[in-house]
Amino acid sequence: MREFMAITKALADENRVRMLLALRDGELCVCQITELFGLAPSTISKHLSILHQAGLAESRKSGRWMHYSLPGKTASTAARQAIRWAAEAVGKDPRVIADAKRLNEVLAINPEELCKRHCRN
Amino acid sequence: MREFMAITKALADENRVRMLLALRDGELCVCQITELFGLAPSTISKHLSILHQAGLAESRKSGRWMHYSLPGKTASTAARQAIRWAAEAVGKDPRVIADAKRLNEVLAINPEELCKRHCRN
DNA sequence: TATTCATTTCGTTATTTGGCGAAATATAGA
DNA sequence: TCTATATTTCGCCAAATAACGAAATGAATA
Repeated sequence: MREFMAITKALADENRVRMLLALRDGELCVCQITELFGLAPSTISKHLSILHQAGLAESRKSGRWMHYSLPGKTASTAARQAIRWAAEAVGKDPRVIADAKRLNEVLAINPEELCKRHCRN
Repeated sequence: MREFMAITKALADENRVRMLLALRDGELCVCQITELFGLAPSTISKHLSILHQAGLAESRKSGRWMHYSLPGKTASTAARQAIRWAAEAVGKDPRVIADAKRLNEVLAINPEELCKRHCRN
């Protein structure tokens, strides 16, 4: 029950659902997600932490960068089902599609350039 | 997206998840659910309304009683998947099993007797 | 019609949650 | 070691939410 509630609470925020779907095509670092959603880095970090604690995202530290991705084999059954359900239910949502489009632009930017943008603020 | 978020928000409260699962074996009236969970009738009513608005429960009025049940063919794909997922993920949870056990006791009580209990307060 | 009563709606209160910026942490590089 | 910097943690505020009781609603019955 505890795990299930962690997952449903994690999915109960639209920004987190959008972030989860943004991870479908591969791992992203915090600054890329920050650029994509236009929220404060601390806010993004909190959201990703919630997704992570619910088992809906994996994290990988590489130097100063933290990369988040969808969980692989480590994922619990409940988490896998939740991710599949979310992708099926809102994968075609206009906002999610717009996110995917914008993500391509973000991915074209040098990550180091991105990070500087946010740290300047 | 709107429907999906309504469902995830509805599932983000443990009491509502337990109520949803309590409906698995057939419809229940508000006073039966009130007896089962020990919350105020107005609180129960609100929770059931949230489940209903998310498409996770149907309601049927019969005289003064309001019966809630899992949705039948009217259910959307997202709602059906959510209910199946919830049942699979927490169907064996100790608290849910205890609820089911207690529900049997509640079902053995005359519904009119039950309603009187709560309206006396 | 008037009353009873199951349920819902409304108003209030306490708690939780999402957001931000500042400070802390941790890692790469000078 | 010292600095720069990507991320996280912390403290705060505003908005959302769960709970209750009181009042309103609507349907059966006297």
